[in-house]
Order: sequence, then structure tokens, then C-alpha cells
Amino acid sequence: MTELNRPRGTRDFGPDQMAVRRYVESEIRSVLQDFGYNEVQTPTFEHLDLFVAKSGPQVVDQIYAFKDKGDRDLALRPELTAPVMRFYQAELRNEPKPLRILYFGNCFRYERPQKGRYREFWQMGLEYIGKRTALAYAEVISAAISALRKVGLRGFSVRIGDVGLLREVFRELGIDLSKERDLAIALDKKEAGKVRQVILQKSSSHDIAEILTNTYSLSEATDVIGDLLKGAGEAVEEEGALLMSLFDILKSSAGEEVIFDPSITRGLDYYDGIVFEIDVPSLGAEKQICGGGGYSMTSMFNSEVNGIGFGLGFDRIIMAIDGPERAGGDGVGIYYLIPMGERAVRESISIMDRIRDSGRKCILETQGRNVKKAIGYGINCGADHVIIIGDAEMDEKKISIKDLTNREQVSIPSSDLEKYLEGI
RNA sequence: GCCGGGGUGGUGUAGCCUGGUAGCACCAGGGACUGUGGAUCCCUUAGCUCGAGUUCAAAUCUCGGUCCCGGCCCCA
Repeated sequence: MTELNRPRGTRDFGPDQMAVRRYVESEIRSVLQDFGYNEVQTPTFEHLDLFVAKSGPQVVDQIYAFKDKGDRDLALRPELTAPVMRFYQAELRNEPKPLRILYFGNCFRYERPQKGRYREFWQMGLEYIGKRTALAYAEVISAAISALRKVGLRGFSVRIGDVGLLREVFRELGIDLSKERDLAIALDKKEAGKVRQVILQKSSSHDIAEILTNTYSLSEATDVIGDLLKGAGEAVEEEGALLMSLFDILKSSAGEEVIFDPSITRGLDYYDGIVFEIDVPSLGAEKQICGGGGYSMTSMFNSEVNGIGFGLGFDRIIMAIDGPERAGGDGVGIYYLIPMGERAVRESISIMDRIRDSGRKCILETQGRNVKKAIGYGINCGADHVIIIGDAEMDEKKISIKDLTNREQVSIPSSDLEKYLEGI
């Protein structure tokens, strides 16, 4: 036998798992739809250039990229924001603003698989395209929180920061954050000592490292932001004012899971406003289940495009809720038809059609097994009624219906089937 | 890319240290049993991750690959 197993980093999902996944998917989708977001879908693969334009040439290392037979450079999408924005720019740009878009789909990255990280994974997310106001940010963050709560997730924390503010604060210190990769990483890891060290090299400013590498509760947030703005320049003040009013709104609408974390950098790639991350500590190393923020894609599309978005790590959400909240289950009744002998087959098929027409699940014994075996199979499949049609029934134009839950069996004229179904 | 732990029928495992008949349970299919409940008994299918080395002999010891798991790096 040759290699017929799954490619590394991919997964198969069995019926039980799919029931949970579909349930969670539809619950989250419906929450986001309630926030006014409408779903779109884009291709599974795109021109490689789209992703290079968004994230830089180094991302190619982590992308499934290939040439097609026309020698085009293509790539399996590693994320959904870029395709959605491409779609927006090409066809949706004249829609009334703000435009609220929702998406769900599989994405692919060539990375070393580990817990919570696969080479094929699913993302659900949204993009709010329009002017980035405090209310808009509050809406997007609330949507993420509501979605997670809806599927029964508890014990997550929402960290909110501001990449734009961070940039401006450092600019006033004479530091270009984009060029100080080590500093950005140190910030993200909250290595206060290292951050302080870099800052002191460039400036003799007060100990801002301490402020930046801590986190603050919702009630402390506005005071801390106030401290940061004190004596600051115009650019810092402008960014900070937006963040301040966002926290003002969140104070009344969000819960204690929200904290201010000024050191979030989100890779600094294309977010340039307020950013946020949500994680579930119990997941371990790959605990982040949501990342998002405000961005400007102006340079990518040569026209002004502003928005706020987030992506939810669908697979990690499934892992985080695994157990507590399960799918509603397929507890809806299944009717299992057992035809006995040639004469009964045609009648059984028509009975089956009538049951399905009534909106109920119905399966047929197709293996020619005897009644005993067949009933055993029906029980294993979760059927709650079996219907037996044999010569005896055919002679009397009746059908025998057995309720597996109470072992009671009735014989009714086959013309009374619908009446029987309604009576249940 | 780096560090560590693993891999025995479809699933879960015993055997490995101390080399010598691959055992158990579940699941699946069939029979006892051709019209009625998950029972019972019997039968069947099916396995040592791959390659090299050591050895009379390797699931077992050694090395390498591969895949899985946990962590690091990275994370659009």
C-alpha cells in the first residue's frame, strides 16, 4: 500500500464532530448576522500577489503556493481578510457605508502542526468597512464577545490595545517602532526590562516601559490612557482620545473579561488603529482564539479603504468548548422501515416518501436482514420507531409501527399514516 | 527551523526493561435464529510506522526517515 493517509496537519471530522462543528458555526453566524453582518464567500485560492501585497514577501514561506497550468502564481488562502477586501474593492465599494461583511471558510498555512495549529483550519470573521469611530470599535468587539458567549465559551479574556497609539508614543521618543523588530517582540511578550533598555538608549524619557508592559482593568483603563496622553503631542492625543472613548463605552456595555493591554502589536503589519485579542488560557500554547483591529488598506489598493475586522479561530473555539456545550443532537425521531419480502418493497418505498414529506427522517433496511437483526441495527442508529411491512400487512393494507421507546406496537391502515404521525 | 515524548488489528491496549508462539477487550460482518429489543454462545475479517544495522533469532536492542503529541520560534 502506498501513502493513502491524510496529509500532515490536516484532519478528518466524523459525524459526531461535524454535528458539533456545524452547530457552533451556525450559532456564531447567527449572532454576527444579528449584528447586521451579511455573509460573503470568496475562492479557496487567489493570486499569490494578493497575500504578498498585504503581508510582505516573507509570508510566501508559510503559504501553500503553486503554479497552475497557465503558469500563474497562485496560493491557497492563508487568511480571509485579504480576499474579502479584494472582493470589496473590486465589486462592493459603492455599497452604502458602513458596510458590514461576514465570512467563514477554510484557510491553509504551511507551518509546523501542534495543538490548536493545523495546516488547514477554519476562520469565521467580519469586516466593518467605513469610518473608524469609537462606537464602531465597540460594536465589533461586542460582536466577538457575544458570539463566544453564545456558544457557551467562558473564561476568556479580551485584551484591547492600540497599535496607532503605540507608534505615536514611540515616535515622540524618537523611535520608529516598525524598524525596531526586537522592541516590538519584547513589547508583545511584556519583557519590561528589555523594553526599558531600548527606550533608554534612544531617549532619557520617564519610565514609560512600566506603563506599557502592564495590563489594566476596565475601570483603570481611562486613567492610564490619561497618563499616557499627559504632555503628549497632537498625534498621540488624537489616537488616545478615540481609545479613551471606546473604553468609556465598554465600561457600560462590556464585562470584566475586558482589559487594557497597551503592548499588543499584532505583528505591526497592517493594523494601525485600536487592536484586540481574545484568548482562552486553558488551551495552552496556542490559546488565542480571536484577533482583530482597525486597519487602513489605502496603500494596497491606491484608494482610501478603512475598516475594522476580526477573525475567530474556529477550531480553537471548538476545542475550548469541547464537552460543556454540545450540539442539540440528532434526537429528532428516525423512522426505520423494514420490508419483509418482495411484495412489501414497493409499498415500503412509498411509505418512506410520505414520512419524509412530513419532514421526518426515514431510513430503509436495505441489507435484507431479518427482523431481529434489523431492529438491532435500528436501535444502534438511534431510530425511535420501526415500521414493519410484510405479507400479513400487505394482505390487510396495513402497516405495523413499533415505538422503540416503550416497546408498544400498533397496526394501522396505511392510509392513516399521516394521521398517526400528527398524533405523536 | 529547534527541543522532548511517542507509534502493536478499525478503536483501546498487553508484550519491550530482561530478544525466542504477537495476547486481551470493544467495534464490524456472519451463524445458532426466515416476523420482533441492545442478551448469550460460536465463527470470520484484521496488526507490530518505514528503512538500515546488531543477532542463530528483533514488536523488543542501535541508527536514520516518517507521522502523531507537547513545547520553542513564528503567528498575516
